[in-house]
Amino acid sequence: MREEEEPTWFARGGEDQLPRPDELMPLTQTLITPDLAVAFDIHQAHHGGVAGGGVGGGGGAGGGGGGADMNGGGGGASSAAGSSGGGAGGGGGGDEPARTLKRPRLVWTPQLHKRFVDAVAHLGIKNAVPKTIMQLMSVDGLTRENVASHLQKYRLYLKRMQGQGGGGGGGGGGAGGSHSSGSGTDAATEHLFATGPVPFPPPAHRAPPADPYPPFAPIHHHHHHAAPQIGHFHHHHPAARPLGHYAAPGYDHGFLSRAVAAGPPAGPPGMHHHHHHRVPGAMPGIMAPAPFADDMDLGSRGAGASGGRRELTLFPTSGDH
DNA sequence: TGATAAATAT
DNA sequence: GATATTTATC
Repeated sequence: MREEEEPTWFARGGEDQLPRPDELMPLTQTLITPDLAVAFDIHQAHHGGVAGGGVGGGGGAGGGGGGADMNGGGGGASSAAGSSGGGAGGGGGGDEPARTLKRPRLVWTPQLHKRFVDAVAHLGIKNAVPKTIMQLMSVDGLTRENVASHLQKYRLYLKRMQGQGGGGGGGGGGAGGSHSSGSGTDAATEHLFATGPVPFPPPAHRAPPADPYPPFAPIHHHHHHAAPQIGHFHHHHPAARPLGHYAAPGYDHGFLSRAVAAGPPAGPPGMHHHHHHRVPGAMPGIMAPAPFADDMDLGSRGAGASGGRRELTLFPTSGDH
């Protein structure tokens, strides 16, 4: 297939020397290093099969009391391709390190989506702007454009759901949370908080409910544990698609990694915007790095559940209008 | 080949 | 920042 790519991730006149130390601080590991990606066998070629079915999520964080459900079944060995051979890590085997390679597309995995949704929920529709969301998510590797793009899709989904009248009804259970973001309760906010559990992948077994999976989790900010999250790789194989893509235990190269030990509520590390103060009063002042308790795994999904061809999506756009 | 999702451009 | 369009991947 064609692998055209842009050799330059960012234009840089002078190659050496980093522009700003503090700016790079949060970017300890940025995106998956292309070398790793290659090593992991990131391909879109249709594979015949990853036989092993179970990729479990391993990392279960101790869920702490709450009722956080984890789908982990236990075990799991991740590992998939072992092709990396020795070289992958450091230099990628080669001379030209990461300069000539291209960036992988951002894959919004349910986990990421949950984070996104959670961030929006906590911010409130008012402050739910790409920039703020991005900051609140604290996901390195994520850029404003990514969030903006996803945000639009998310809004579309919400809008669609409004028109349909689904929303809270349905199977879900009602999660009622009332968060007032400063002034007034926007209709959108209502829908936001009124939705059900969390974005969950379509289970293999029967799915009678009219509403697949509402994208909202009533989760409030739990105490954030200092443990960094594991990065999720994107391997989309026809055989085992929705399985969690996890990196090797020893590696946390995923772009979901950010343990902010000392997170200045007023200013995340490395952030230096000029002096745009947010709306006084409207801004809750919550700029906590990672107040989320995102720990969930994707459920296994039998490809041939119903024989029907149903694409797996974060939010169901097809089928119900 | 088609559909969906993400990136990019306006 | 939001919306529309294009591109890439599934």
